[in-house]
Amino acid sequence: MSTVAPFLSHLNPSQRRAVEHFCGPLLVVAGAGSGKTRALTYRVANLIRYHHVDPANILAVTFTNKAAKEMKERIERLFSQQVAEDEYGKPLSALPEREQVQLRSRVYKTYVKDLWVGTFHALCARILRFDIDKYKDDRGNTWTKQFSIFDESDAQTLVKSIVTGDLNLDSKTFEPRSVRYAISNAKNRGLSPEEFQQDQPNYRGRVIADVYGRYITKLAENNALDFDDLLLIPVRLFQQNESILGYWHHRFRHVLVDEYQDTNRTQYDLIRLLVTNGEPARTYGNWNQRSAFVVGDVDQSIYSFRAADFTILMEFQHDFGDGLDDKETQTLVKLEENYRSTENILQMANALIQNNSQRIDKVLRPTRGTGESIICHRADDEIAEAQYVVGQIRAMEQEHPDLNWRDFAILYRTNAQSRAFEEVLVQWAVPYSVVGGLRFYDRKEVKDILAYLRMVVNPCDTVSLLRIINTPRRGIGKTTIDRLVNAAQELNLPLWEVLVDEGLVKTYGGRSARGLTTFAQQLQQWQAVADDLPASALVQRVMEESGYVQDLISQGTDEADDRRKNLDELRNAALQFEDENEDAGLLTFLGSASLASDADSKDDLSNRVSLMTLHSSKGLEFPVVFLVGLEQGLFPNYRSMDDPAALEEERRLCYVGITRAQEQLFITHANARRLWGSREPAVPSLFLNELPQELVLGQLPHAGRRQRPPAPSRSAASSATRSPKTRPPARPAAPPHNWQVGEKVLHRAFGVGQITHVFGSGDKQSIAVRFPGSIGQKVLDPKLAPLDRLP
DNA sequence: TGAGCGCGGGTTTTT
DNA sequence: CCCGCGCTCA
Repeated sequence: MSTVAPFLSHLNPSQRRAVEHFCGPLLVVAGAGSGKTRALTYRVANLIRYHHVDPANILAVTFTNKAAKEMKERIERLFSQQVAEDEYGKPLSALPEREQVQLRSRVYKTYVKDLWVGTFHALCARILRFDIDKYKDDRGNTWTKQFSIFDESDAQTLVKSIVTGDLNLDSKTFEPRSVRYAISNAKNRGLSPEEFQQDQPNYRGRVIADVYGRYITKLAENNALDFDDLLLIPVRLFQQNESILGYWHHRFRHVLVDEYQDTNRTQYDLIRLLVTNGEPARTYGNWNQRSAFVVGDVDQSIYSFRAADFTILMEFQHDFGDGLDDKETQTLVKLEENYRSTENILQMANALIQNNSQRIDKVLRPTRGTGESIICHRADDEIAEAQYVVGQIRAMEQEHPDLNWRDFAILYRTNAQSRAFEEVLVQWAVPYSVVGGLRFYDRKEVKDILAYLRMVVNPCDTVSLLRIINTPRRGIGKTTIDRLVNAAQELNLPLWEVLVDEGLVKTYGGRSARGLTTFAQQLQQWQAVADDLPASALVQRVMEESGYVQDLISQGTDEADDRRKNLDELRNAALQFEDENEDAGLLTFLGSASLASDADSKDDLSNRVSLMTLHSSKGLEFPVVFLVGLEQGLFPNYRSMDDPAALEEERRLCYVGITRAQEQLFITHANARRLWGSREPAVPSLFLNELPQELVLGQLPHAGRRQRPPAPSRSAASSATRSPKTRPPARPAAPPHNWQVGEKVLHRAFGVGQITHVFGSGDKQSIAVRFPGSIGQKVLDPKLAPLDRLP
């Protein structure tokens, strides 16, 4: 037991350094396909097995629920093999079936069950189920453990009710989506409504600040949290309550974070608080029996739109680490050997990413053969592109007996692009599955039933109540609902309290009073039994007793039939959840439903071609990858083209796509593309110019280098009035300047800002500048950005 | 109170 | 081109 665990022998020296790391901070810079998941998994196993760390003292943060599940499974497998060898002297597979099952279940209980592995959101939700009742925000709002988690559409519904209902404003000028986005941004920057308002010079900004304040109050009235709160509230709670922080700090002695390049400030704050018990990171020295182990790759940072900030990773060495340079440091390991892709694919990836200025110096070193050339294909339009891709897939599948449908992936920039591919795949009867798009839990019928369940757990959840009060129809119309809502407002009660008060219902309910009372009684019955029934049983009862299923049956359409099947799926999901989780109450089931993504529910077992966005493809690999739609304005997306930092993110996205491929990579683009019905000419992506021709079979296009994309134009009129835009005259070469942190600069678009970071040097230099208000931090290339120095 | 129709807007990526 | 919302009419 105290010998080095044999599984360490499968590792290369760098991986081994990472895996054997015990106490203190460590940054693992892990290139694509370098075995970082393996390093994480093995390290957890090594901590438990070799260093005798209690699994309950380990916290591992993953980027998706699926990754969390996989990590737990891998750890279980690893231990099962070990234990089989230790106790029986033979591999697990050599044991009788029954003993295998017993052994695995024992391993699960001993080593895996008490580990905390999950996404930031899932872990925070779990912490809050313990401690949220001890939290009070600065306006005195409180929540209970039964809180609902509002997804993006719930949050927008709330925003909309504030804009159109409370403030009586036009929901077109104040689109719920963009208002919600602004609020989310403010939250992610840690601004209260008051602080946010100070930054807002104009009417619109002040209105948004007003909505923001009301939004917080309404969330609290609903006993609900949005995705941002899930992260923010633990941070604030830890800051205001030493003993709670102390508990979790003590509990999680070993903190591991995957995809560290995609953490945002709040997530960083959370990690720092947990690791240092609130002390500053730089001076923290008490690493006895404690570690912070983060893994990431700046080149794969693709979530800045969600406030992710890869400078957090770049600062790790100064922050937690010893800050020494790469040769001497003890707090940095680089994994550069790539085990996934052929050399040609890696060379292509390396060549592309070298065009970025903000990086940690790193290459992908091949360990496999040269492989096939990359194939570049130009199609006439998006239909021809799809036909080409599907044709290739069919041909390859026929020719190579070892290639299955599941070995192919089609990766695109935007979800909308899937359509053409789906049509052609259907035409040729090729099985496929689209990852992303509409989540299972976002289907109307599923959301409806979940709303019932949320009301059972958390009766203050008025957003859910309003969703189901007349679904299925029970004769409760808009006027009635308005009267009830007004009554609730005047009495300063949750809507639910009005509904269960028979006197009030008689006063305000009018002709619908009867329906209302029955509805309220039904909910109360479920509430009474909720604690004694498993989630699946409650799903079943609600589906039937609410009349929802009956309503679908009486509709008798194919669509209603589909919906009914989806509800059966929902019950199955609850059953499966009960199987997989110890504490599978209704509360935790609802939590997992709110935080599930579409990718989580996909089974890898089915043999299908995968279609997904580049974002969804992160962390996956496929023998054959089709990277499609490489056109200016589409990829890189037109919204990124004016901002050098955003363009670099698009390039990283392309890099992620390329590095998904193991054996063969296809890159396609079209001459023209249908956009909302009209056919628009397309220009090849500038990324195509950055790829080395010698690796490519077929001619890389040369156009596009200096062209702006055709801006997506809604009408002929707008495209006619669009001035033939020429590029701004090249700026005269500015004298080289040694930028300093703290310097003030004037940007033509963003105004005055202050430099917060300087990256790289000489030609490859870039700077991070913080601008006031909603602009926030921008990373700029001083050679390109319209910048002037200010004294 | 509910059904049907017409208009207008949307496509960047997601926990 | 497709979907959702809001308006109008029965």
